[in-house]
Amino acid sequence: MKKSTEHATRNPPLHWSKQMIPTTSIEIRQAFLDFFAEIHHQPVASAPLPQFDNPTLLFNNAGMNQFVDVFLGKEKRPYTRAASSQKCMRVHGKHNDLENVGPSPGHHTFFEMLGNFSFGDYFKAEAIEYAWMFLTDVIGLPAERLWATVYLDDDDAAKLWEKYLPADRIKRFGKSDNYWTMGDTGPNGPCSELHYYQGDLDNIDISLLNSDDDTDELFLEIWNLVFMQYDTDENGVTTPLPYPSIDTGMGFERLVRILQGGDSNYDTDLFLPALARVQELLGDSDADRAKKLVGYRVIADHGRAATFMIADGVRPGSAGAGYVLRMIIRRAARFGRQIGFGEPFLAEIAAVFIDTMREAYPELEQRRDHILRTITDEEKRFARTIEGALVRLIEIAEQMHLAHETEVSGERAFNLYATYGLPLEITRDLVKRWNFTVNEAGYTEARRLHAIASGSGAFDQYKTGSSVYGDLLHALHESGQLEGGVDHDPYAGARMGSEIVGIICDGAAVEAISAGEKAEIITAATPFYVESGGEVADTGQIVDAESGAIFTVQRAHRPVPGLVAHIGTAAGNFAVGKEVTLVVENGRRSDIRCNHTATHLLHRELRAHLGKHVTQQGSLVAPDRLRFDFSHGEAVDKATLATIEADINAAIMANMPVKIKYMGQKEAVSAGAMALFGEKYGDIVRTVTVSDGDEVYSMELCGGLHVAETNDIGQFRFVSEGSAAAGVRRVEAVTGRGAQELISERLQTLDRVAALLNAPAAEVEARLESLLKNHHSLQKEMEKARHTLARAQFGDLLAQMQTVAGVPVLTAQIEGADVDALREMTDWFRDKVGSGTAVLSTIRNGKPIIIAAVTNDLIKRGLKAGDIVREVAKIVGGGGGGRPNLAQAGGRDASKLPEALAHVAVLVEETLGE
RNA sequence: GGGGAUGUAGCUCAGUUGGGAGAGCGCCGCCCUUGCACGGCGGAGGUCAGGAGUUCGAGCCUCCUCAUCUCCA
Repeated sequence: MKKSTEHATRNPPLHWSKQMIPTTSIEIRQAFLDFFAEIHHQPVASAPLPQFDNPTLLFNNAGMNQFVDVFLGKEKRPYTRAASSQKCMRVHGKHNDLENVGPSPGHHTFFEMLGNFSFGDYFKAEAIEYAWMFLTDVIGLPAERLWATVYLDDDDAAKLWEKYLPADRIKRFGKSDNYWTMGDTGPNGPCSELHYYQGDLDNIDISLLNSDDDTDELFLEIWNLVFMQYDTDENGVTTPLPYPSIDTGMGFERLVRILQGGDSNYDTDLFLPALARVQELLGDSDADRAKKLVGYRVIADHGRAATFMIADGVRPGSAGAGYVLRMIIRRAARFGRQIGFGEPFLAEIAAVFIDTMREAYPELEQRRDHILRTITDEEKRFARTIEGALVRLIEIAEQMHLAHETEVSGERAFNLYATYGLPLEITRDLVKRWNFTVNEAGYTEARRLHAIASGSGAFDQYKTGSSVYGDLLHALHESGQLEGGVDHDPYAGARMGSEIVGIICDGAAVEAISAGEKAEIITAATPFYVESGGEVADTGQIVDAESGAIFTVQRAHRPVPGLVAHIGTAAGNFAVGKEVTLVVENGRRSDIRCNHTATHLLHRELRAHLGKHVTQQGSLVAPDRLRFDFSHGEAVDKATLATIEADINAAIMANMPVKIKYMGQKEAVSAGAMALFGEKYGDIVRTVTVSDGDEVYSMELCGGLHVAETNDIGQFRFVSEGSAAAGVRRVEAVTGRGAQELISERLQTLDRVAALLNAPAAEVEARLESLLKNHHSLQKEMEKARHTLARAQFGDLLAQMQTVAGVPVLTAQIEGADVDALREMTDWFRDKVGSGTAVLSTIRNGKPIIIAAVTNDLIKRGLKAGDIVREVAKIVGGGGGGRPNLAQAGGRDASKLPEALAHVAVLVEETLGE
């Protein structure tokens, strides 16, 4: 069956009223959300793409990701029904579609997933009913083309479908098709899929349903309804969920394709504008474009993925999400190169997506400049990388040419890729000009070995995982000792009474510990701050008032969500069940407060002075200093840094109050709060506002500890500015007590220097300058004097010259000379005598140094400076070597130097005699 | 987290069994020139990424650390 001619029959005209049925992608997305809103679903905004708290998942890859804790009963939301259009990426791990993107009509790196969710509200019957209503009524798919699949023994679902579909269009499948799991662990349950048949209705081959052989995509799976019922833990134990729930997922691009009647997802208004832009930029004819189909698609898909990733705060890098982004941009650039782009072009494509999708995803427009610049920067970096690798490739080609080889070994080709970043496709393309080929089997093998070598390192790290903590938390849940997890409140105060509910020692849960043991204590409640948002954890003590035992807390951490553990050392005995008092070290905490609020002021001033492209990339808030990484392309010069510092200090002196407020996330963001990427925010967020009356100076979403008013910070001083990574600058600063110490230390140093220079502090600089100048000219003079002296000494030495075996031999020990002086003298010697040998020595730091020189004519007769020096050095307990005309040696025993020099004549006699 | 590569003057880089730290460009001064992105002469500028080790001696060998590039997990 040929696709092009089948167009009409595969997607027959819809018989519903045109006005009612959404046609553009924007309308379709909105229709989905509106439909579910009407039946009491809360429309929920898409979570950001990057996943930060899940180490096995870099990106959200399904609509339900942001609801996992809700399904598991760990998190409560004010609604029990929700609907969303979720941004997703599948390029990594279990779902890796990257190689399919381009050739395949329906695979993407980035895609949107429409979903409706029930958290213990409705179950199978409504899920099926709603899906049916949406597909047939709202978007008007012809019912006769819809098929349902259910899990083998799911009679309920099959029965429910019979309300809408004839029994022969409801099929049963096994685990791989109709049982849904998130991974080895987590919620799971049977599922039911809706398929859309787009072939000839009179001639249906049912075997193609859910089959890999369905290459013409006659059956398209469009919607998966998951009946979530179970939860599987780390040990493989499956328990029923607190309440059965619904999770559905429908690939948006595919749905749009069906409604718009295209052959592929690219034949939709989602991609066509971008593809047209590519064509326009290249000046391709339609025939050209058809020929370069794969390249066009890769560019469109990857351009879109990169746009969304960057909008959600991902930056190209060499690890994690950043690496995926870079790989995608580079893959697009590579295909672009192949179909005729020379200069960076991908930003042009990204701009099209920003324009066409900004309505649904306003973050695209907000970060437009940043997105475009990031993409272009990465393309340029890639071009530089390739250029560098090219030099290597040419070297290799030259070697191969000499060796009469014509096949680049797989190892070499892979090395070019792994080390220098030159992709195989480009290598292959480049070596064609020398008529070389690449051993691709070898390349694949080398890549396999590399992947194994890289993965093995990570494994150990992973194993030590969180099972001890997870088990403990689970046990505490079961026994009812902890309901929602440890009651963690660092904001209320520095003291709190609580009960010890768990102790971990040497990687295992124990009942008690005694004095001197290192352990982790878990209490039902704690005031200790846990490292988060760059702010380091509190230190302090856990005190047993009854026995007087003290546990010194070095750090509090959260190994698994819901559990806070205090790491430290016991002085006295502690046991599970004891009532204790937790005391945070308050002085240290107030230093941290100063630094944290100062970080917000810094962030604000950096943006004010350098531009809105400045965003936080990383942050450390410690008691003694603060460190702040931010996106900025170039070094911040000293003058700007000084102005920023001055403005921050002005803000401190203005003594603005710092207010903490909890509010809805949307409300906070619309009020202008800076939301940091990398943080997961719930619906209610904590905001920190520094405000001077009406005008908001700084507002950020932040869970950290802050001062009450800016004057508490005292003062702010930068201590360093430098680079943290490509495109990221790092500054370090001190505040309050730290700044005070720094300044007084600096002033004391200045005073000491002034005293040394015997000048007032204000004149130190001028004084030092003239001293340095003076020092410099003195050095010059010394050098000159040394030179004249050496000349004079050398003149005297010539008188001591002996003649051995008919050639002039000069040996001498010269006081006060250094190696350079000796070498210089041997040069003079060769100039002066034309033929002969000189062996000069001196003593530096109590050790003898010997330099020997031999003129070229004597080298031909077998006398080599290296040989002389080696023999002679033995006498002074050392060794040496060098070239035949000039050699150098050192030794240990200076007293033997005369003996060593005397030996020179013997050596010359031995070599040149007869 | 792991593998590979790189780190030498302001910039781009040489530096060959371990034995004189260099070139080109840029900068400063002088000469030549009506003028110069011409030419000539002279000069300044280096913790050879940092640390430890081996050695009489390390830019070069060994180990550790850091940074950059790159691939993988």
